[in-house]
Amino acid sequence: MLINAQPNWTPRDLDIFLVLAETGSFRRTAAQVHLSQSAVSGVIARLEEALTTRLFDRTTRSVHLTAAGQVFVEQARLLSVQTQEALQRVQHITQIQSGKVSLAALPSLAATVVPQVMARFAQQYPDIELQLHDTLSGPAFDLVRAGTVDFALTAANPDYADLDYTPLSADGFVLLMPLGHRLAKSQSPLNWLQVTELTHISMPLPTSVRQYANAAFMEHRLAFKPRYEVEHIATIHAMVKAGLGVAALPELAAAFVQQSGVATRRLTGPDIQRPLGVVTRRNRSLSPAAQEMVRMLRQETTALLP
Amino acid sequence: MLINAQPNWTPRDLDIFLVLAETGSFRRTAAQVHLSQSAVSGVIARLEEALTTRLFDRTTRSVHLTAAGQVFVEQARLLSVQTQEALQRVQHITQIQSGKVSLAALPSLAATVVPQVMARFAQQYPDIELQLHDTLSGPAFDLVRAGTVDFALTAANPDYADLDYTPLSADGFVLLMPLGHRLAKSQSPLNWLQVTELTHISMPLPTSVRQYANAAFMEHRLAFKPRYEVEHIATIHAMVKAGLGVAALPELAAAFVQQSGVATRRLTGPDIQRPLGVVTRRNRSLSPAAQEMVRMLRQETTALLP
DNA sequence: CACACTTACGATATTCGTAAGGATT
DNA sequence: AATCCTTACGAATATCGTAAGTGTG
Repeated sequence: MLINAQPNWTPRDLDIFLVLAETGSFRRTAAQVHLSQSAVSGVIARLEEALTTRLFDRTTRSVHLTAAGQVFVEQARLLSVQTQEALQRVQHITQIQSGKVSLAALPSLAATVVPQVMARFAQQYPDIELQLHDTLSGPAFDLVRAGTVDFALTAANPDYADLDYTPLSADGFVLLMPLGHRLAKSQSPLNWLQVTELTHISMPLPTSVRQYANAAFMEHRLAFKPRYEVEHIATIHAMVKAGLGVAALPELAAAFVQQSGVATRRLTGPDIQRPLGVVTRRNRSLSPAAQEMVRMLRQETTALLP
Repeated sequence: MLINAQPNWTPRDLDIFLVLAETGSFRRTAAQVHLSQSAVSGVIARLEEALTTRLFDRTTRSVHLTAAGQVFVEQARLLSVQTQEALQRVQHITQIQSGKVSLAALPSLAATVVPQVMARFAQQYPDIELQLHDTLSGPAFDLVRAGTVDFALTAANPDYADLDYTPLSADGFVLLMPLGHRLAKSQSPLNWLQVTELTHISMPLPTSVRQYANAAFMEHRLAFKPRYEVEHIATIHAMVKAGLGVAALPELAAAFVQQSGVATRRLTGPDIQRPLGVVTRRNRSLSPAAQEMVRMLRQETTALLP
């Protein structure tokens, strides 16, 4: 492909050349680069061979650049700088000081924990670009496959051959109620059977929130038929607060709204647990920045749970 | 001085890395760069060691760049281009396609042969910068010592320990006369004795033209006392043409004015020869461009002489 | 089980340092 | 004679290719 015959010098050789150009002495150069005099002589000889030109006029008394040598000094300086730059850029990436993290997350997470974590991440690593895709599981997997996102935050192991799943945590469900609600008087866990007759607000059928709520009702051979169906957690919160009904939500999603004007109680019997995990491309490493983001997500989601 | 530890990869290693990044296959890369598969594996392993980072995620089935690898691809491309650029620049210099030639020349030459040669040189090597210093011998040597000029064109071997002298040619003297002059009727050589009583126009005492004319008169125990003393050959020409007198000039200097309105005859007895040579710094190579300029000067000065 | 990369290992080539040689001041 | 670079040569190191090992699909 590249017909260009590349030379076989190393950046170190160029450095030695530059030192010699400055000192004008093989002996001093040798001392400076911790080599024998003859080794320096050899390095220069090989450079001159590669360029098929003398780089220095040398007698025992003096070492001076030739015209070609002067040109090569400029070039070697550029190459030396460029080499250091290359090393730095790679270091930067591995030390999470530059780069980009993009992830997909379920609506219930994208509206709650994820922004929280992203804010913390952005504060700690201000030069990392962040991207969040708010999608359901299905499209999220495609984004991972296509490499559009580094990883996806999902509720279930997709178990595809080309994707890896790493569990992060799991959260149970809570019931969100208006402050004055009759069930809001106690703090103890509720049984799902106690809430089947209430007016429910939930999310659309394809969402995991709705799927897991359905499953809980199914345990009691009941169908879950929410009165209201809205797409955003924030809307649910507002509606509950306004007294339009109650909502069965995963603990993590609820944690970010429960502080204002609503009450929550744990739901058990059955103790539905929504698993939370990270989906990545199989056999592909996450960038260090993405790894750090996953670490933060694990930390945050487990910290908020009992 | 440079505390920077430079890596020990070669431009060739970077090329192999780039090929692997493109092909995504060690096997195909090996074929393309004419190496064994294991050698390619080794090259990449060494690069990764130098960067202390994995550059590729590899299974037996796939080879993909990591985030660090993607960054390094950009850097390696820049380095590859920069390396080729360095090679080219040095080639350019050695092939006289770029660079600069600066020289010092005696007034009598700087006004005659030298511009002629410079014009020819400039036509053949349009990208070479040219500089001409019009000075007497003394200052010319200093310009050579200081490296301000590549070489000086002088009339005598300075015989300094730090300067080299290379003879180019030598030119005899001719008498320049108005066309109707009584001595202009013949073409045969004149004897210096035949011109001692004429009205002479010459150059100032420190010039080589004047020194050599003085020497010729001295051979006959006579003092050379020109009636007019001017600094420029062109002025001498104009004055001779106007009939104000005659001028004893070196053949080369005369050659560039004799075509219009004046006659010339060779001067012998004694046959004064002004040597012409190139003065350079001892133990310093001339740039290829300067060498070429010297070659042209030798060619031109010898071609014009018998 | 077929294919692709990694690792092991012996052969070759390169690089290094010591020491002798040659040139300049 | 002293100083500095080059060359010679043996030792250490690095690189390459063959071939066996390992993991993936």
